[in-house]
Amino acid sequence: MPAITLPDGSVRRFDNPVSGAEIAKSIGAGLAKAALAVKVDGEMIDLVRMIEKDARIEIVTAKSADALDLLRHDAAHVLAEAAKELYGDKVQVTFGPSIENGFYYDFHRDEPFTPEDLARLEKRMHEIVDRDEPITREVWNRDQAVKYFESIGERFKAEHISTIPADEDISIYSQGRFTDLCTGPHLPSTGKLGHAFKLMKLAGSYWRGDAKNAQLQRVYGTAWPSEDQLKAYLHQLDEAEKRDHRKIGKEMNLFHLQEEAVGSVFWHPNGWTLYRTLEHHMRRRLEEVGYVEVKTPQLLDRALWEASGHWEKYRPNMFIAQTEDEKILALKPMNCPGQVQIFRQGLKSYRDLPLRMAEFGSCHRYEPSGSIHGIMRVRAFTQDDGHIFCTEDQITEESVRFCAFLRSIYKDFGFEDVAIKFSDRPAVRAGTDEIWDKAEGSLKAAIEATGLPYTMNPGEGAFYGPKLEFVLRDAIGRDWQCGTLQVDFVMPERLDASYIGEDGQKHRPVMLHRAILGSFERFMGVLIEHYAGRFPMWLAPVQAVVATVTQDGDAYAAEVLAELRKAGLRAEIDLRNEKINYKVREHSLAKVPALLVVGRKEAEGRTVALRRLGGNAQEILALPDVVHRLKEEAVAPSS
RNA sequence: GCCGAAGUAGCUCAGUGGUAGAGCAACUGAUUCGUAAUCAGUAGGUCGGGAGUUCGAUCCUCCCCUUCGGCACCA
Repeated sequence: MPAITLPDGSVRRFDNPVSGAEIAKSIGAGLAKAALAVKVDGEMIDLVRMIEKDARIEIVTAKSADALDLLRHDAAHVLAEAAKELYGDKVQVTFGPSIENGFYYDFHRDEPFTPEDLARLEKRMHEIVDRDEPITREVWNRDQAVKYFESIGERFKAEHISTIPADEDISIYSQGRFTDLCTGPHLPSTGKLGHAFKLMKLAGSYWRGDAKNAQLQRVYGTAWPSEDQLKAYLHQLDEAEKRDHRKIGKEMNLFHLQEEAVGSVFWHPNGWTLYRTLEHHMRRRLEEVGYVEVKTPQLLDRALWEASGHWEKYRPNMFIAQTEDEKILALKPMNCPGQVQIFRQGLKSYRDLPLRMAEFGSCHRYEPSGSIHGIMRVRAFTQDDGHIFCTEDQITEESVRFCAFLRSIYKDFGFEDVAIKFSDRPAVRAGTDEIWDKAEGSLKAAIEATGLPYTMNPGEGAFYGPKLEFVLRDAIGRDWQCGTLQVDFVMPERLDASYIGEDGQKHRPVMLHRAILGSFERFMGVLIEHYAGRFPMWLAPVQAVVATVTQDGDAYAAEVLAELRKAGLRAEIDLRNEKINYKVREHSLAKVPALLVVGRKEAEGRTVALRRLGGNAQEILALPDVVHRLKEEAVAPSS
């Protein structure tokens, strides 16, 4: 005799176990029709499943936030059904979950899917939705299920059943002629999916996400409750594509990449100006919070990497240089062993701690070819690296200070929304369990002390210590992992770093590895996409262009340029024999924040017609006022 | 690294088993013009690299390189 509590707090009593569908019907015919699933004490289940005990329930409709997952998961199933109908035994199904913005399905098939297959699959999916096939659920006996899936040649499904915990039901869903192992829940029928979906692309993947396993073919799709939402999403994709840093990098002449230096960036004057501005800003901010800057060697003897543990774990990903004397050197993939060498020079006292050592460290890593992406993932990059050598007692305070500093830097670029992930010990690691207990414990205490929310990211720590990962959200809602803070008891031990304590004895310092931007290359890519190339004045490679209407203005324009440059602004002049329309268009496309138009009128009145990027209004200002205003705006943010 | 797709002028792209085309950019000339493309002319390519099939390959086949979309990896 379940008592069902509805979201408004009212309670309905039923004489017998009752299904979500029945409850919805008892509330109203409209709701019964709109119902997609039911949430029972927070867990979403199928409408037809019986609720036997007292529960707090919620009917899920297309309007519910949870409906999206349901919809997309069903879209994946409809895709699988379509694939089985079209290709029969030639294709085997595996998994097809709902993901952010859509879904995918991993198939095994000897022949590759083609773009034409994608069109055929999508067409068949629409037909399946129109058929409005009921989706039913059964619980099967485990052995029977294995036999069934083996008999129809679905060996991945059969294999999967053996990994399902013994106390879990083997639930089987059917729609039309398609029967599948799945935990559910699902919509009541395929018609409820609607037609607001689209297959997007083909890709490769691996069975169970492991590169050692069979290669699968993944079909990606997107699905939404309404056509309008689908359209809006596709539009958003277009917008994101326009921001692609590779495209903007080319358009704005910031950098280029070429075959002879795969994974290394050729910075052009504009891009390098931006880079230096960023570096200068970081250097200034680091000084404010008490860092000293160092520079460590590019090439270091193999022995040092063996001592640090990198050689054992990362040898295949390091660039090696060999010389006539047969010494083997490695291009540094990290800066920490080098910085420890600086720490080790001379005796350090507890009075020297915490020692905050920063380095814009150029590193090389032989990244897998398939992972390289624009300037975001490269083989030669510069970290805004730093290591804080401190005592165990100082870990918390230094971590809290670092988190505040990091957030303040992100704010300089308009990133206010920062998520934090806590990554603990990985399976393969250096150091004893006691050391890891201590390291994780102190990092946890530190993050708790900041009061900032964080989520756990189990097993993803560095081999020498646990870490916090800082993920920022850009202007169009995309997440980028950039900063990191790692607690390391291992490296000081391995590389024999020590200080003299108050007691006159030698002690091991703790190292906090930390980065804010991550790498300059990647962060510049993020900035380009975040700002869509329309950098704020303080970052813009060219801050202002003086453009003349006719030659009458040339002499005065030169004066304006000189004033701007005297004020420290990065300004250019455009005296070409072109129409002002042409110049406006060109400098707008080049995303120059300020365009100063001067013609006869301005020359006579010693004024400037200021046009800001993104607007089409002009403002006539006296020359000193324009210079003053732009100069103010070009000041880098400070804490 | 794995699966799939692509590579043609500086850029964006079209095209064909008979040694290539457009627009923009560049260059030359004309135009001196008031806020997102003035007009005309000229020049520009070993069609990613190598091998093969063919009388003949940019096109067909194979190998390699690079890029793109994912996967895997990311100290």
